[in-house]
Parts: sequence; structure tokens; C-alpha cells
Amino acid sequence: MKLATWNVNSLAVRLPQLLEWLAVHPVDALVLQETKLTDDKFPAAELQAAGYSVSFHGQKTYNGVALLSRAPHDAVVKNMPGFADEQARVITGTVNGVRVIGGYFPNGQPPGSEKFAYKMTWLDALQAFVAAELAVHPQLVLMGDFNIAPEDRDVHDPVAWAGQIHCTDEERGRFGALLALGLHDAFRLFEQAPKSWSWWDYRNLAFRRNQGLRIDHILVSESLRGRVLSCQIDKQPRKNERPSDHAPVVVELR
DNA sequence: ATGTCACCTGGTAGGTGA
Repeated sequence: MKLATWNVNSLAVRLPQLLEWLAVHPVDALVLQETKLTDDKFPAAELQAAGYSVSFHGQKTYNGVALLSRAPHDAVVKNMPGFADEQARVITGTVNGVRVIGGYFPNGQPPGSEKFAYKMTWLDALQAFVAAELAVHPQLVLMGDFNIAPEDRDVHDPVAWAGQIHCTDEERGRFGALLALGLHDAFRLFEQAPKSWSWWDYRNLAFRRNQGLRIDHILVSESLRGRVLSCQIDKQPRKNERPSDHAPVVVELR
């Protein structure tokens, strides 16, 4: 069973690339971030024609998440119960017995701003939500655009990024709190090439120079840890003529 | 190189968010 996450930065723009990618990588489940589409504009028919059941939770211009799966999924939850939020950032469903939570974590910049405070509040709510879900669904995957680089080895220039958004102690502490629930960073269960990133700024020729961050993650619960066969970042879509700034991340479960 | 992209409002550009 393969599961993946991809911040597509506008599904309206990226739908052809997504369909192309799914044709080559027919993953069993995929969560999308930054669809930037209200639900009435979501391309459900196109994705169903490609063989996927879809659930989605969007808004105009910003944010927006979706869950796609080859087998039908159920028990869908949009955003986090008990955390009132106008921003569409979380979608959850059960696929083949695995609880899948897809998240588009707030960017939060700059540190000290109102948006940063929102990011911290949101991260606290997420921890509570994941803890509650784990209690009911021990086989759980939390994946998405975390907007957090967990360690310095996830940053192309740790000195320049020190204390900057994605790299603050507060954000890394919240990431650690998620791991403390018994989750594991699937990517780090394996030996990986140094300078592995999932996001490269559109500016500054960052992709060509491989100046990026690893901020898109797949966390698996303790019950699933033994089933993880591989976890990889697929850089190929970032080489497209009109790419998202993020690459998909894929995990394979036995 | 302060070198991008996507989307909005209200335009044949400027602002915002990332």
C-alpha cells in the first residue's frame, strides 16, 4: 500500500500534472494541500475518472485540502473538531483500515507575528486531535505540508535559516510533541541522501541550486512502523515546466 | 540579483501570501 502527500499550490493549475503523476504512480491514497478551490470547483469528476474516490475541503484563494484513495474511504472529518477555524487545513479519512490525516500546516511567518501565534495554537490543537484519533485508530498516518524543518539537516543553509520561520525552536518543539505521541518520521526510518528537500523557493534559482527545505512529512504510528518498506521524495514533478514549489513524498507500507 | 508564482480586486497594475 502506497500513500503520498503533495502540496500542489493550486489544483486548478496543477490538475494535468497530478493526473500525469497518478498515471505513473497509482498510489492507494494521496492527500493534497493548497488546492485553493472552493468545493464547487473541485475537479471531482476528473479524479474519479482516474480511479479515485475523493473528499475535499476547500476555500477561495488560500489553503484547501483533499483526500484521494483508490479504495473508497470513510469516516471523513474536515478540519479539527473543537477547533473553530475559517481556514481549510485538515482532512481525515480511513483507507484500507489506516486512519489518514492530511494537513496543510500554517506557514506562520514571521516569528512573533499574529500568524506565528496562530501557527502555535493550530499545532497545539493538532496534537490534541492526533492524540484523540490515535486512541481510536492505532494504525494512523499524519502527512502533509508541515511547514516545519525538524532538524538542521533538513535545511540547505542552517546558519542563514537559524531562528527563521520553519526552523524556530517553538515549531521544532511542536514537531517533537507529535513524535512523542508515538509517531515516526517515515523518511528518517531509512538512510537518505544528504540534502534531501521537499520544497524549493520559486525564487533565486533555488531548485537548480538545490537550496531547499524538507518541510513535507509522513509520520506513521507505532502500530504501522513495522510495515514501512520505504519513504521517498519524488523530485521529478519539480522539474516540470510549471511546477509546484513542493515535491510529493511517498511511503510504502507492507 | 530583491532573480517567483498564484490569486485577488479592479485592471490593463498593485497587493497579498507563500
